[in-house]
Amino acid sequence: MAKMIDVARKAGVSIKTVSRVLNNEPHVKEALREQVRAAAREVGYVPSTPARRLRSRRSYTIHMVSHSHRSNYVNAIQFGAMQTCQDEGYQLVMSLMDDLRDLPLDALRERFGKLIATSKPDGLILVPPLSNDERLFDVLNEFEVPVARVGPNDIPAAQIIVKIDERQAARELTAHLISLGHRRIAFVRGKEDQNATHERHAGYCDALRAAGVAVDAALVKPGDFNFESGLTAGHELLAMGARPTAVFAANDDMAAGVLMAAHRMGLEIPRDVSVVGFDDSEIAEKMWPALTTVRQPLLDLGQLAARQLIDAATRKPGQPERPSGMMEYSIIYRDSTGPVPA
Amino acid sequence: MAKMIDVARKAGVSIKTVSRVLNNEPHVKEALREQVRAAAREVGYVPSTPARRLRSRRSYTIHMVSHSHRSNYVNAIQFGAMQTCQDEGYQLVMSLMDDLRDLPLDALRERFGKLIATSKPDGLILVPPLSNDERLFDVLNEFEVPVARVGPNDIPAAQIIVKIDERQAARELTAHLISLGHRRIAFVRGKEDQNATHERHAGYCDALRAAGVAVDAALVKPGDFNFESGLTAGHELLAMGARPTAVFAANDDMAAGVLMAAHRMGLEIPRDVSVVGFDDSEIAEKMWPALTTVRQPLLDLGQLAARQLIDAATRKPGQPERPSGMMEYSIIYRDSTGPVPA
DNA sequence: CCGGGCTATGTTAGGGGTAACATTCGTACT
DNA sequence: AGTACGAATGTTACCCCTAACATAGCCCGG
Repeated sequence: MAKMIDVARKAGVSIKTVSRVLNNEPHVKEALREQVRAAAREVGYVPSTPARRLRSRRSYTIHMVSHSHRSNYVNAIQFGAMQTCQDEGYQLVMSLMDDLRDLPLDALRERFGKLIATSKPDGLILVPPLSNDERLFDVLNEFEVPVARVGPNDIPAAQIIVKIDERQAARELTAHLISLGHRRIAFVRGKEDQNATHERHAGYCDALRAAGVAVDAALVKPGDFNFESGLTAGHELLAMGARPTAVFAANDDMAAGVLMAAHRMGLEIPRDVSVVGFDDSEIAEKMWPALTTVRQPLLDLGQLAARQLIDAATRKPGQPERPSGMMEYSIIYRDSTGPVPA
Repeated sequence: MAKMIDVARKAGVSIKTVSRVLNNEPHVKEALREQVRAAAREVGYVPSTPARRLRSRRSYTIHMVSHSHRSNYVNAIQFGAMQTCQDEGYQLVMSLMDDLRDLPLDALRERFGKLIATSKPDGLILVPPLSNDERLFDVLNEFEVPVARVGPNDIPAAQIIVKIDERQAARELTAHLISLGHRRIAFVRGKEDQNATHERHAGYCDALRAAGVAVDAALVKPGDFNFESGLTAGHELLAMGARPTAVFAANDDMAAGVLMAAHRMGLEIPRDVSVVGFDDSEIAEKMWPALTTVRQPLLDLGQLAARQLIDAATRKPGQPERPSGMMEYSIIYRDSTGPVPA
């Protein structure tokens, strides 16, 4: 395995000149540069990542920390981040962190401390539900690691946040139902500790109020973003005396549950009841009927998160920070929504 | 940031003793061990990954190489691998490799060469479709990297393969349909370059033959493992004059397509036609009706792949290699299958 | 023609571990 | 008692690269 000294000898220069050329540093004449590059090619030189990591005190690594609960949402973000990392010569390392809610503060500090001290990541990508854990904010600030948070987020002055305007999207989706004539619109909430739940619910309320419809607490059911909770909420809602004519589930998995409940009760969709979800996850178009939902540009969110972190790690003191990213969403109209039944 | 020398001084021992204790090497008395561990705790010592990587010439990383097409299948394997890596103090690094089919051999060699030379992974996990690319076998052999392949696989003498007996599973699932009285059973194939397609189809044929049913080529449709191809195949099959009474799609996504086609044509499932899939992916239980399918222990496959690689990297010359893993599958009976229509 | 400020290149000292080799110590055997 | 040997501990030489500092050459003004 060729090393720098071999390249240096081959090119007849010092080892530092090789370093300068390979890292695109200034102060080397172009002719010499080319000579060094040729020598490197000739001896088949590949820089040793561990050595440069050790010396430069950077890891060329972005860590994405996720909950072990698998979701299409997180998976898509991951792929976006992978693309950017690959392009920039960074590695994307995946880490698991579970049960953080129940952990005392110093245990939390220790777990992240260990992660950060061992791996020295150049950046951390946090996805929901981790990304909106306020306690994490203080803990991570201590470690001086650039952090990118994906998803809706109340954390004050967090360094980097990439998200869409979920409240606005929920408002628009609800307005769509209203425009179809629906007035009794139910809502299935997600996990209470995730901002997404509150943002989406707030958008739902906004739209109702704007249309002069009172928010009926009986039509709002709890949920936890999983299929089963959608199934339960669906059964409850659709068995009500004055049944809602439309159901807005705070994500697609729960919407699938509502659909399942409707099918089991012999209701036809969208003839008897309309259903919408949120996320446009993989399953949305595979359901029967295909689901009207909000598409989040998840790949782009992941890409942007990684890009921002790499920027932050690379930025010279002079350069200013890029503004955080608010991305565009779109509403995908499919077959699960229709006019209100007569 | 405390280093070994600090721990050594604190404990009043040499730096090498610290190393021995921390790496669980022999030749240190228990009392001293505890003393060193206490010192390490006290000064807040965390080993520097880059340094140990440099010196030990191991990276403590496993790279999982995947196609950029997202699937629940790959995602689940990844999570399994993450768990094992986390437990063993390894990092799981995700890499993308696309369009390998079309790449000439030396370009292939160069891409992997660069990946391996820069990152020196202790192991490589390959998932379908990469895991059954025969060209990759020779290329990777040159680099002397332990490779674990997940999924069905014809590669001769590959070091590590973890999979289930897909042929046997497909046979069993088909036999289930036969036991329900079905005789006109259709099959939707997957991508032709993946072994899974051939294994699953072979199992389907086995079961039919065992029951004395001739394999009818008209009932076998091409597909590519994606939803759309299932939709197309479903439409074609269910529009046939002598319509099949059951459809076996080579994976769940295509089964979802078949279900969608059936719904659109006004057929009721399983009353008019039974449908089965393969993989028990996330969506299987969320479809209407919930899908009968083969559950692959994907988390376990991922865990085992990582475990085998770590074993291989850690193994002293004496120890023998663990046998490759053939894991247990199970058939999940849900609501998409029923007795043959009268 | 000398000193000062450039740029282009070189030299050296680690960065924090681990493997190989060296040493000391305790014990058992002759 | 002397020796041999294995276990417990220590010393040192790298692993390969980059930051910091050092030097050499050049141009320019005074």
